[in-house]
Amino acid sequence: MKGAARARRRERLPRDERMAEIMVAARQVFCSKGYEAASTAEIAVAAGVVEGTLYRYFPTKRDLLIKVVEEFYEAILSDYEAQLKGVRGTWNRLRFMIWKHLSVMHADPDMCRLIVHELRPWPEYRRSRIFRLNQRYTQSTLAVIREGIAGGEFREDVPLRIVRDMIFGAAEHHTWAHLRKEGEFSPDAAADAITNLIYQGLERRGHPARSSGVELNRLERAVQRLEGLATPRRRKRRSA
Amino acid sequence: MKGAARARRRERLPRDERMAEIMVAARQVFCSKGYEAASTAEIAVAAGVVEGTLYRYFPTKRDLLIKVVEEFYEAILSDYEAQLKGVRGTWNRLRFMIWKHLSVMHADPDMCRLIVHELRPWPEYRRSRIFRLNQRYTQSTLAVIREGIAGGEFREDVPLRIVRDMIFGAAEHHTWAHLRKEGEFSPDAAADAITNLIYQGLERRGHPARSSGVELNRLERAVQRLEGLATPRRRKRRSA
DNA sequence: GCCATTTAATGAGTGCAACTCACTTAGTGT
DNA sequence: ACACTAAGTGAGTTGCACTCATTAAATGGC
Repeated sequence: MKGAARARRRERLPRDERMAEIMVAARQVFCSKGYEAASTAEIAVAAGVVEGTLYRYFPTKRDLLIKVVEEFYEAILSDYEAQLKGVRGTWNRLRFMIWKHLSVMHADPDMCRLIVHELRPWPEYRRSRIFRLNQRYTQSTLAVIREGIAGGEFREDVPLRIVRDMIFGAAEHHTWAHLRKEGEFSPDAAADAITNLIYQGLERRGHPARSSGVELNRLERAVQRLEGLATPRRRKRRSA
Repeated sequence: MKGAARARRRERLPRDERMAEIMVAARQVFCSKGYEAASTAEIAVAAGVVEGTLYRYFPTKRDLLIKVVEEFYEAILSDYEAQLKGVRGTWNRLRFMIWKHLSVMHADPDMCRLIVHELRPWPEYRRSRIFRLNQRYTQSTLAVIREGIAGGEFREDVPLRIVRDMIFGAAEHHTWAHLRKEGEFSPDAAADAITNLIYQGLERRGHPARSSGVELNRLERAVQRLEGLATPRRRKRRSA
């Protein structure tokens, strides 16, 4: 009894390392085939272990996906709040958040598809860490709107929940085709359009002086011209 | 050999009738348990047939769901366009469409959940009838926006696709908890809020004179930011 | 009314994929 | 060297979507 059958490596790793290896393999397979089409057998092979081993670390295939997504999500959000602190002004802050959100979806459509189309509809979603992380995330959007209200830029009767739903709903619908690899979109252009629509939608109307006019028009055009010039590629921060 | 085992009814129906009966039963089961948890065995029992019979009418379980949803969707949309014709004015027409959409989700959360959370993420969705029905549906929303532009109520540079994504995205996010039976919402209140936000967001701004300080301020800042980004470095791409 | 033909309906399979568990053996501390 | 711990195994089991050879209810020609 030997030959090919006996060729298995059988090297043993500490719990954390093996777990990490499985998660890397699982992410790979989930991303390339989607949740349903990814079989535990395939993930096991990719991880260099046998199927039963997966179940020593993750109670179910679903839990495995959840863990993989949690890891991804935490990495995304880790520096998010810090970055937001560096942006001033309601419009800019709003725009940054929307842009950031769209950019993640643009950069990692596979993982985002897993979150949005596979994991989120599950019943256990609301009990998962991802749900809570996401709440914190959308909360900061509302905080920006509240600042806008407090500062007098926005109306006082803004329906906060609806605004949040609009921003994230718009982002989701807009990126939908891209997540399925059936289309493209520009995070920059979309962020501008969404931000402007929301901003104008919330703006306090007929204040002291009436809005707009020649001056505004001129600036709006300048913005548009510059927006076109600013290549999406370049994101370097200008040193003070 | 007889008794209970021989008690089967075995009555034969014409194709259409049997198909209809199966679809009624399937809808019932799908709605109450969700797609995954609904087993073909259970649907068969509910329809008063044996499992194999299902497969004489529907090639797969997925196809069965698709047919069930198509039937529902067509019923919903059948009189929709006619009703819309009876509403006058951009704001009213917009409001009617959003309200109608939300009302359907409110009235039939189970079916809507099947569409939004289960069926739509599937790869075959874009080839299904539902996709095309949905397109026609969202098209009519855009038509209303275009009327608004043509009539001078809305700005000319409205990003149509984004507006559509915002309306339907907002509706979807807003109804999300309700579809999962984890929350409630008011179609009327939500329709008002969304319509107003969109309407104000698209509105053509004051022709009159002076600009508001806030708006100017925002634009001035945007211009400054963009001036920084648009460095002289980049010229148009050289044609090959 | 009787048989031939058609086809609705059956139900005992098949195959595949998630998940289990009694066992094996690589590492470790003494 | 030796016992002990726990990582890893792989041959199951289970459950479900789906198949197919067979049965028999309706239909129609004579």
